[in-house]
Amino acid sequence: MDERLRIPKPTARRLSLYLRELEALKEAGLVSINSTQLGKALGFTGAQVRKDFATFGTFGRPGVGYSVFHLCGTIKQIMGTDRTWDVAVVGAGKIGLAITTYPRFIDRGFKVVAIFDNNPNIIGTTVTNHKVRPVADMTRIIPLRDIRLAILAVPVTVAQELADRLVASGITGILNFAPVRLRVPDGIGVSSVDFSRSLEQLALETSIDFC
Amino acid sequence: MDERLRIPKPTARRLSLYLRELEALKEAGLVSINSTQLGKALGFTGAQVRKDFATFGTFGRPGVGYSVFHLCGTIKQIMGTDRTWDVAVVGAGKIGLAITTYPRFIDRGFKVVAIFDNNPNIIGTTVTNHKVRPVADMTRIIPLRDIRLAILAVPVTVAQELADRLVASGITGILNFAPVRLRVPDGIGVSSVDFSRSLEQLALETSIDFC
DNA sequence: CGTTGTGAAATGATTCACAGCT
DNA sequence: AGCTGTGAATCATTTCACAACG
Repeated sequence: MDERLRIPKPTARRLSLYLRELEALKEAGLVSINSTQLGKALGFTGAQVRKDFATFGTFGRPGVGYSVFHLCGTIKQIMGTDRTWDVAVVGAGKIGLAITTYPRFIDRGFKVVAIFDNNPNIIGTTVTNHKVRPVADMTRIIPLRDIRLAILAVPVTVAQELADRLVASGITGILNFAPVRLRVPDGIGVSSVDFSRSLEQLALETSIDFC
Repeated sequence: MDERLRIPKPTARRLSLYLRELEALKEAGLVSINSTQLGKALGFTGAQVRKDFATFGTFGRPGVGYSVFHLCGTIKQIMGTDRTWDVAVVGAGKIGLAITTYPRFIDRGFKVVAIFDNNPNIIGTTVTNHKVRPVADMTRIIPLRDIRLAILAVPVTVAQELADRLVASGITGILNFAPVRLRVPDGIGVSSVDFSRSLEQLALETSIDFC
């Protein structure tokens, strides 16, 4: 369908911000928006917005701006969130549970469909309609349901081992909450959330003048 | 003490990764490390590592490498985590509670010392020794305890308003979990964690070849 | 020797500025 | 008139390559 698409990393990171803003504008009934306005709402310049959009096609109407509806659709399609992704959660500790019940996933195109843990006291309990299953079941369930994305919320010590097993089961993207750099094969995506690192960035900004 | 320090943003982001790795190496008893090894462990080139360290001084010994101990100390000092930062948590929902009890903060230089919420059913309950207080108390407690960092884990609809109140109370850095861009005055740091965005990045990487 | 520290070169991203479309 | 799309210019970051050093 699309030939060969190369999106610079910074542009890729901004895409979800554009989408978030555009969905809000659509909700508010706005039909079209120009690059300057959209940029101002997100803290970018108009030129930045236009360059970003130009990487994946030509949409704007000179003198008018961009169709909010069309842009939403196109960005969702590029990000792959025009469909719903099934997600597996590994680790039913506090973070795993909080994320499993996170209410904003579903209208953004993600649906938690399975939860795994190794703690015998937790296995079998129910979280939002899903029985917590032993991690040993991962290898069976993930290919069976053709799950591609996983959320890894386990202790640092076992994170790499479980990541390996996820990849072996067919997962192509891991959202990692353990403060460790996961080694994964080429073609597998990892996106990490490290609460301590985030706080450290704040401490640094507060300590040094300009970063 | 230091004259005027300018750290490029990408370097700043890598600093906490260096620290994490170096602490592990120190723990393992390693005395010195060279830029190539350290880089390999984190996925950077040796030149990158040396340039990064060069932004804040001259440490390495040609022919030998860097003192793990010295480097840890220096990076911590620059990041401001050679002391412990008191942190306030706003929002005692699932995410707020998970983060309040997150066990890895303390040895990274952060300590949750107060929790606020507005839900009458939650106010007064106890989480890890801390009574959940009404948000109205923020304005009093934060200056009183001289708290600089806050974790904001509240619904999108009230995030901006609470951010304003945090800033007014003297907070200089906010770790934001709400999927919204917070508007804050110059000099106030914001670092955001958006679970949906993180998953979207993975979906995008899985959909497109190279980002 | 092996490894740092650093100018110089290469790459990458952002901003400028304006021709051209509606 | 107003705003897009985009080459050209600027700015930032990374990589190269090597002299200097312990």
